[in-house]
Amino acid sequence: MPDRGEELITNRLEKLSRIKDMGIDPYPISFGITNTISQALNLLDKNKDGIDKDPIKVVLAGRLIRLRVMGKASFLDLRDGTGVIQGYLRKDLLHENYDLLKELDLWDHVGISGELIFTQTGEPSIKAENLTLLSKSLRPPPDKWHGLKDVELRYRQREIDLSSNDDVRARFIKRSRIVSAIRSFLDSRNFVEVETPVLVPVAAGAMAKPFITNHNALNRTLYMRIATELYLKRCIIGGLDRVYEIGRVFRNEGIDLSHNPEYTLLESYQAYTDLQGVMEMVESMISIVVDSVNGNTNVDWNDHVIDFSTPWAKIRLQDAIREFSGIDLDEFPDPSSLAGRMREAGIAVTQEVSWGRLVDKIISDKVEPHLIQPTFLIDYPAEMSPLAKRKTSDGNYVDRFEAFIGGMEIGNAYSELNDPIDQRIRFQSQEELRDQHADEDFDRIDDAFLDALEYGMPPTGGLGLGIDRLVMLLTDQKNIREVVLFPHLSLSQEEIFRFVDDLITDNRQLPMSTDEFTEYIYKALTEDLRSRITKDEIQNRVEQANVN
RNA sequence: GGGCCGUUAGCUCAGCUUGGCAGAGCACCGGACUUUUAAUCCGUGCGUCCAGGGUUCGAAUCCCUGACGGCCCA
Repeated sequence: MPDRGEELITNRLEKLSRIKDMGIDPYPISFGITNTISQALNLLDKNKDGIDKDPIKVVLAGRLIRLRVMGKASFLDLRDGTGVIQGYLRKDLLHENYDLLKELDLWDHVGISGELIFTQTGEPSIKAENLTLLSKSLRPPPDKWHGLKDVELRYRQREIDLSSNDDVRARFIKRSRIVSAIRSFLDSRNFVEVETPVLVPVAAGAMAKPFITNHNALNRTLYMRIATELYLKRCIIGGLDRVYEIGRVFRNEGIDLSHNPEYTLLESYQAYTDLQGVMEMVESMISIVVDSVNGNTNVDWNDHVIDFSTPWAKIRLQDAIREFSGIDLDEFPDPSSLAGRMREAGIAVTQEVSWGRLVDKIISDKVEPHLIQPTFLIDYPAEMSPLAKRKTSDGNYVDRFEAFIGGMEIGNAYSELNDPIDQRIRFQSQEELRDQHADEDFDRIDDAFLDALEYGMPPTGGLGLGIDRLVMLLTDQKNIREVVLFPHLSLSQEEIFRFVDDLITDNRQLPMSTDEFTEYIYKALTEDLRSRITKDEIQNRVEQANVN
């Protein structure tokens, strides 16, 4: 017996076949429209008062989202990427073309040619003279009023989410506008947009675990980039004085509300400037971007109003830590004393970790949550910042800021280290830290970069800016998955069952008892899959397969 | 890593406290309808109640384990 979902699809397939019998191509190659729906609505609106003006004839197309069929006159709502318009269809105008109506379903795409009119109730409409099927939809859409609510389905089948939830579609359009505004700002400052390798021999330029892959022809292990920093600096060394890249970076780490394993990072590098210059640029860029996509620089976010107008607050990191945690970093220069002081302050410190990681922990636990309004923390410890130039006043600290908004780290910038000898030392000390703290992530030595640096890099200000998080702030979202079109999720139970069922079907002719066969299937699964299904469940599916 | 919540028809959700034939709306199917707009009216059909195990005469409901997702904490 078919389930309900299959029956709904069958209904649509039967209509498809009747449509073909009528001699109609349900998936025609092309259809010429004269206007978008919003253009049509504007035309009609401008003509509102003109009583004796000529009729406006247009050809429109879109997805059928609502359908009100009556015996001899019907209404439907048509939506394209720009808006929704009502179609008014009369049998006495359409004749046999009207019969197509009963073979249509919600989410079919149709084209309508006709005259733009207001109905008796004042609804802007297109009075159809011709109705054309442009694409038959075979699967039932979600509830036309409530849309798709199930969060998991929304992420796994974003196309349904986009089509049935207007706010979701609007959010991703806004994301695109934000990225465009950033590009246009940087272009106006004479930056050159470049593209550097995603597959890299060394995953350097940040402290993160990389994804590992393999190039067959080169017979070589490659990594997915964790940052674009070192290649962009090589562009600076080569004389591209202002470069940026907006691209995906990949970090093989956990997923939470503000972390997706692949995310979009803007990195920019500008020769002959320093941290101060970058700070000015970031304030200016983000406030201009916010103003251009939002209309002003105040944004509602998570029960706060964030004011992006310049200038932003600037606080020394040590001062911020002292203010929010009561800890004075200068008094605790080594990991064990700092860890002890942190425990007093109620920060859970489990094992022996590096000093830099401890400072990072204080920031994320005690400082970050308070930084709702745009704030630069400046002057970071050198240990946490192997690519930044040391401060002339204190060599233990570097010329670096991190920008925080909405309690999240948004950006990270340095006066870039261009002393090749110091850079080599700083990379080596990262390697030493890695030896001492095996489970932590440190930066890696990139010899090609070090060689490049020895040719001479001008004084440079560099920036990394998390685009996804910026979009979260400007679209009032707390979950990064709401601003990433296709976020990563675990295998669903359905996918696991389907995989196991396929395995059973492929091997069912093997001469074994049910118990042996269950054991065989279990052993054939990867460790990853074994942890998600029990032997009982497998046996059940084996028995079911035997019955059928 | 810990805690809490959710998973029932294609979709949105009741039902679970107190175990006793599996429910509603939308969508679908049949009929009526020439200005409707979440169209309306009449009628029909639709289920692996997330999975596995247990308790029970009997489990969507109670117990245990697990998966996925959400939220909170570390």
